[in-house]
Amino acid sequence: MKVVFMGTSDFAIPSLAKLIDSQHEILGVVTQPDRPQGRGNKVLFSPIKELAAQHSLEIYQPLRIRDELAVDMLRNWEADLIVVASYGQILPVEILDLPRLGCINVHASLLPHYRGAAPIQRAIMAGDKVSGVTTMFMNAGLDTGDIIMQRPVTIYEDMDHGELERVLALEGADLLIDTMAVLASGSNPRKKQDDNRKSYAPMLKREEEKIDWNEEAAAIRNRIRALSPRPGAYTSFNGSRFKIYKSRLVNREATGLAGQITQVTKDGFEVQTGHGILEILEVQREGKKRIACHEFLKGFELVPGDTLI
RNA sequence: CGCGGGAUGGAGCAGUUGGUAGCUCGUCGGGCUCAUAACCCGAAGGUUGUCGGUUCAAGUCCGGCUCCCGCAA
Repeated sequence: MKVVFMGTSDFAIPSLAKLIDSQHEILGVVTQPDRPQGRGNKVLFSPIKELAAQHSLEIYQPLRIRDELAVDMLRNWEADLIVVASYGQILPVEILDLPRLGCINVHASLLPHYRGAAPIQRAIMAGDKVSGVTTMFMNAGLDTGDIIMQRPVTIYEDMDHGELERVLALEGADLLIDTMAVLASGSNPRKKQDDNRKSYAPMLKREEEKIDWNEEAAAIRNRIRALSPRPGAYTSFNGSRFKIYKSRLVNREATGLAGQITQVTKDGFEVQTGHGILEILEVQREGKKRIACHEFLKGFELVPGDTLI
């Protein structure tokens, strides 16, 4: 098939990579424009642009995909199919209607659960045990299209966002190739989403990155997992910011103020939460590198009674 | 040039008003112990990121460069 690939972030990488290795012809790759970002506001390319460039694929980076110019560009490619994976812009119906076989999307959840921008983080934050990937025909709504194929993925207790994203991205890539094979064969399986079971996964807000020690230990741990390795859940001590990347539930009762350090252990230190104790295992201070807690404690004195806010 | 922090023995850090480096851990050797991630004794290990400048003297002051990181977008 002749396809156009639209994607931006890391999640889309395995999908594009598999597509490149496949028999399908990639007419072009659409990704978000290069923007100044990060420290020093340097202009960085999206991961997808990097990969596309390595394979000398035609790259298109419209500021607004809704603009006539962008729609014309896509029309001229005359793709059989448009594949979208974490692209970052809403496609107008004019584009959705262009390809002969439609526009399909690889989404990192078992739809209709977690429609929206942050399905992976939301699933971990909720403490879910199962996630998955879905391919669907896109329509005008937000992740409301008919489902083509789905595949569940187990969320293990110790997985953080980065690890789950990696697994889902790989599964998503496989599912994409399988889906395309089915579509290429001429069949057109589609199942309507059950709107009664829908849920949404909005982007994470800044304030959600701050740890509230009054929450219960398991919830805090899930937040830490959902935000690791980026951007990282944080707390503060003596006015400076500490990011926490890894923690462990401690099976012990204790009473104390939420946020108070109850004891320093071999692997890190334990903190009292609203309910239960959480052992902190990996941290990062402002200006410093991310390190295991036992390393951190060699050069930073922390004693029981100290309080994180 | 968006704001800011950092680069010191293997690791994490300290280093005062400039006078040739210290702590915790680890490593090695020895001791104690039924035993140990515990304890005791001892040892090795650093041209203080890099280049240049000021000075009798710089980890410590000044400037360039490289790399790492927090914030903001």
